[in-house]
Amino acid sequence: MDFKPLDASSLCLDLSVGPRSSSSSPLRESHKEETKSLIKEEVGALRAELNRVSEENERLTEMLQTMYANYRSLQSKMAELMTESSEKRSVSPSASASPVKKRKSESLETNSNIVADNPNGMINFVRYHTETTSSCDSLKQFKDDSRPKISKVYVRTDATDSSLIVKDGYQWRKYGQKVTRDNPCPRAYFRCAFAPACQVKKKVQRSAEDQSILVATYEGDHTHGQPSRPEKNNGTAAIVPPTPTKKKACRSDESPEIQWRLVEQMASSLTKDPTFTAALASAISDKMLDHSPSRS
DNA sequence: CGTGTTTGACCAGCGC
DNA sequence: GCGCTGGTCAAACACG
Repeated sequence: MDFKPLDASSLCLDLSVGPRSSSSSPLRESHKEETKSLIKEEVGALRAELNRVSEENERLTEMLQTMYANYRSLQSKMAELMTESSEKRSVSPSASASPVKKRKSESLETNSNIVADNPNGMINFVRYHTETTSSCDSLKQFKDDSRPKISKVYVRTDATDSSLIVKDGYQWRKYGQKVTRDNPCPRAYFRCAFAPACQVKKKVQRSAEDQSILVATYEGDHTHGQPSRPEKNNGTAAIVPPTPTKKKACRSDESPEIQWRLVEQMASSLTKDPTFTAALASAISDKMLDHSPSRS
């Protein structure tokens, strides 16, 4: 994304005020001069403010670019680690599948998606590792491919909505619900209903910390294609399907163009958001009023 | 009547 | 072995 700083010099203001009359009395002339100087002052203040905002804009742009650079370097490091771990696995057969007890598998979740639906219905998601207490731990996670792949999806929904429905384009059949010890909200259990042979399971539970967030945990691979695209946010939820990706937890393979496009999408979603633009406009006008000469 | 959901019962893993 | 807990089953129920 290219945050072009605003150019104050490009700002054109029509300084003409009031009706243009050819008649001019000494009194009127002095009043005119007074108004002109007032407006000049105001324009000066506005230009100064605009310059300040432009500088801030530049600073923020730089910050964003630095952040993006850091993000990219972290991504490449992660990719390196993943390659190393897969190489190690291929060397040492001892790391191969060993039956893991059912409950232990839960604490070894591999990757997750954060999904946040914004008011525009745009879906933003970030893939990350949940249980990355140490790099060793995360490496261990990738070593064991015997377990069904597990991914987590966080979906922001209406906190008052008690349904545990996560619309991800797949058909699910609910087969159980349970209240768990660590969370007062019940956990719902779903199986993929699209194909009888498909063994994918999904658990959906509200987050204990923030009940407006639904946590959907997917287990296993779909043995069929996606029957329909995920629905846009209609007030309940919108998610990205798990599309389990072995050893591809980072998206370093994506081109910078795609990365920029994502950032652009986020920015455009912000600017399209009436709440955001209204808040921005009011903040700017407040600033301007603060700097402008007192008006009665 | 068929299909999907609800919910109490049951089973198995785990820690003590 | 026992109790706790998460996961699953299946009968009952609701709905179109």
